[in-house]
Amino acid sequence: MNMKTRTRPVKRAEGAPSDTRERILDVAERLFARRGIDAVSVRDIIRKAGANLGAINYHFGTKRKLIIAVFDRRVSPVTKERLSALDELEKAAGDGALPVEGVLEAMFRPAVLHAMDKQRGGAVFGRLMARSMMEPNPHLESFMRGQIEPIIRRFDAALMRAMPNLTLEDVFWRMHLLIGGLHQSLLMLERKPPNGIRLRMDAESYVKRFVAFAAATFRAPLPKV
Amino acid sequence: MNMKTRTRPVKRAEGAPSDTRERILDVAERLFARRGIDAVSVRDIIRKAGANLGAINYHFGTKRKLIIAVFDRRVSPVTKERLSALDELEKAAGDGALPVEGVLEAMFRPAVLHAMDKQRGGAVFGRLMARSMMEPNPHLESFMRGQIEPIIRRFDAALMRAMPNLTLEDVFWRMHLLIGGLHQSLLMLERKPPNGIRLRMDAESYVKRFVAFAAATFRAPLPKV
DNA sequence: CAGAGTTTCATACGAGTGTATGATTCATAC
DNA sequence: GTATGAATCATACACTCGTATGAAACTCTG
Repeated sequence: MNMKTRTRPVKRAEGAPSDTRERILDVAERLFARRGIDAVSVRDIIRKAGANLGAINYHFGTKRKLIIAVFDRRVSPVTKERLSALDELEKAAGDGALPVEGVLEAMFRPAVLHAMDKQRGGAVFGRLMARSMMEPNPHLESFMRGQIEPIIRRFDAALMRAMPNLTLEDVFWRMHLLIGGLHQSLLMLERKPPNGIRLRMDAESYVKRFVAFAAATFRAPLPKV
Repeated sequence: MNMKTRTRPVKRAEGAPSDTRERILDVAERLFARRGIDAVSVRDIIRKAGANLGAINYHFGTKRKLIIAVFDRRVSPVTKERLSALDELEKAAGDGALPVEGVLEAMFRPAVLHAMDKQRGGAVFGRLMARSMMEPNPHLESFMRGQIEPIIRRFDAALMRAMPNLTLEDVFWRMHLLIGGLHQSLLMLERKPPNGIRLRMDAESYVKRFVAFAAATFRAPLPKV
């Protein structure tokens, strides 16, 4: 019943990429992104991963835990990068002013880079992120809340410091607009656009573009509620 | 096999609101919005609607058709209102300039009003819309594409006319950012916000606020790709 | 080589799924 | 009052679902 304590001796040496566990995570991630979590059965996953049904039970215990594992692998690094980028920015600023663009870049650069990096799941991650906020799965939702809430809290504070004329409600609202916009645009990147529109660009340009957009959003004077 | 031709004689008089069919649609909508489409079984629906399993087959034929019916009931009116609002605006403008705010209002006012109108499903519609764009269900996706694409096409054209300095790519990209932001913010309206943030406001204020935000988005000079 | 521990495998179970069917009830029209 | 068609109902079918289990196959340690 307990087991699975990661005391696995050596086996597969160190950075062996093709463990069954890892293959399952990769396949599950791709399928979740494409079809949505509920529409993917554990049997779909193990079939594409060339594994056995028992492998799910053995490596993850239950489907719910597998889901969390899939998301955790991608989201946690982004969360860490965001926080450490903000840490650095605040240290550099000292008691002086905090640059809006800097804060927004700390927020959005990690997500965009991960979403456009083929090595780390690439566009799949974009879809996954976009969906994760909307997914009805209660366990996943609470996991995502746990990830995003500290982020939102710290960045809201930073943005209020950067733009002292905005209220917390202002910042909170605009922040969520931006997050929604980011997800939608990431989602769009891999769909073929209509007409003859060409949107493909490198990650760095995309970051610059989105941050400029985000800054404009924050500087825009909106009617009071 | 064919039947179901809406030649039902009189019965239930005219505007009888409590037809089984309508009750099923209402319940299905609420459950879809709360738990997601795949997580809701037809048995869940008929149980809450106080109907029989056969009613689904009789009124809708299949679950897929029921899903489309649920979405169609809410989305089609919004689509129509958007197009007619733009029609009017263009007629009023004649050969003159097209006001950016006007176009954006034609785009977003119908959605916001429906999403904040308790009579028409209220917040449920907001969640439904937000999810519908992300839902993996292929049939629903193609239905939604059919609804949104003519809209996007016409509004892109109108916005290019309103802002001649923007390219089609510019307009297309910003439009999608706004749609994502709208959905995310509608989704947010019914979650309890953290801290002590109060976001509740009347629909009209929300429209004004969002349109102002959208206009700022379109006026913002972004780095070229 | 022997042995222990990790990992895979085939298979089973019960519950829940969408859909189909044929009988039954009901309201209306003649 | 009876015939007609719409609407509701109980029930059945063939699958698929997540999870569990116990035996087999591995891989390394000593």
